[in-house]
Amino acid sequence: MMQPKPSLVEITAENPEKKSLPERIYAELKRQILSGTIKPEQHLREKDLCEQLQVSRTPVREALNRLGNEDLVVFRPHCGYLAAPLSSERFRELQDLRLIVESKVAALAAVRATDEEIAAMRQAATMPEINPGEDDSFVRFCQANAYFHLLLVRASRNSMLEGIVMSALDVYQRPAYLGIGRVQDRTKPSRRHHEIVDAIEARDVIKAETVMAHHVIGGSERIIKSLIEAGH
Amino acid sequence: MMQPKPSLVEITAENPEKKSLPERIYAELKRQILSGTIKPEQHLREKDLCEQLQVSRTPVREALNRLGNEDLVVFRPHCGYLAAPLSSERFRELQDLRLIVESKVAALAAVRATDEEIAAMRQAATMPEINPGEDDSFVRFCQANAYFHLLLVRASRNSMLEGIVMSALDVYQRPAYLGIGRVQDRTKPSRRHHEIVDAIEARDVIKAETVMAHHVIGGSERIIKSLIEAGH
DNA sequence: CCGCTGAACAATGTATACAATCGAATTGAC
DNA sequence: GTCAATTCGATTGTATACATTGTTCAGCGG
Repeated sequence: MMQPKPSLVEITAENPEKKSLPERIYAELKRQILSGTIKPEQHLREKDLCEQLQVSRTPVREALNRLGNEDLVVFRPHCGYLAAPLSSERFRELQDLRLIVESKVAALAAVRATDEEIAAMRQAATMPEINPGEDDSFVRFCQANAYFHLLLVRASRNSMLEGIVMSALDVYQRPAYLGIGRVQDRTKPSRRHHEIVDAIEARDVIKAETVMAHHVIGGSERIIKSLIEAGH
Repeated sequence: MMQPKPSLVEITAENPEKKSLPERIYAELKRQILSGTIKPEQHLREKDLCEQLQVSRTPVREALNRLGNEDLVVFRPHCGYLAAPLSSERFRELQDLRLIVESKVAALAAVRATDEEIAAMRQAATMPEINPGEDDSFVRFCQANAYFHLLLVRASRNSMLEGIVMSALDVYQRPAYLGIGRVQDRTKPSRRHHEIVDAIEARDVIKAETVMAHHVIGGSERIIKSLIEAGH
């Protein structure tokens, strides 16, 4: 029925054949919502989803339930489901959360990461190219970014933190997938990532925390501004 | 179907009649799991729950789904559900999380709380008596504690943080409800609470954060020790 | 006596039928 | 012409029947 709460980077990575029906539907709908295939505030009808996915309502409802628990769909009794709206207010809350959690996660990682984990982070720190206008390159950029943050939070050895961080990152990247507030240049995130790995490698707890805080704040203001300009 | 994620203190507070069927079942099962009526690792059969609650499997499954998303029940395909086990390892993760989030929540509250909110916190800061051996008095103590932390996180003006903090507090208090690692004396938590309110009232961000960090660490070590002694 | 295999059983997974409720549209009155 | 009320339709809420799968226990063979 359920169990792990895969983030977008994990959904696209794993082969979808083995999991249960509600699992796959959940993953598919999550992918479509976060990537923009299903647009914010788009009305979702159970029957439509059933026909589209060729299953009955039961597993669809189960998937929608799980998405509702993560606030990726909004539910109103007898009125159906809405894909989660984009709101600058909610995004501000998200920025608070990421700033609080991820900076401390970096600090924990500086204490707990093994040499192997640090090496893996180093390898994942460099972001791929972005070709403005080519959507695929941006998707790859977002996936690489999510993967770096995934490695980092796993090095903090705390599955609860992992769930919170990756779920927040999913929602964080949604505006970008919709073309709102995209970064233009891969070099700045790459540089921050390497600085973070430097600090962790040096076991410098304070620096890891500080640099991560700057990294999180970095992109957020631009995205919030773009969200407000776009009328959210 | 779903929507808010009520913590234990909210479940016992609200009158249960108005909500939808799955909502009430969810709340009831959550209450039973957290309060120990349903014991850790107890096997839950859908059919039993249906007969016990006099409803069909559909709303029961929906409730179990939501509980699974919060890791209050564990699910194995075709094998049924288990009430979440007590694990000292998981409790350690919980302590990490609470330490990270709640200390920063206190800092945010010191910036954002209104005078009315501070007054309400002051009133809620004093904990009720504990009579060892009388379970009711301890339940009231836990509820009062949860209520104080609820007021605090609401003053931080961030619904995502509220969800995380209250959910963590629910799980945090579960060992206590089962009689594991209970505090013996109300005065120490009361004193910490008042110190936190003092710091917030003085808008002293650093002190609020520091005192809250000590408050969170305070009880945790004793509980973890007790958990290990009890074989979890 | 221990271990393996297979079949029966029990529990969950899925689909569908029926009930309840909300919303929208149409019709009527003012 | 506009507003309100009632009725009809569509969509979700719940229940139940059927399919699938995992488990367990009995019987057989080593």
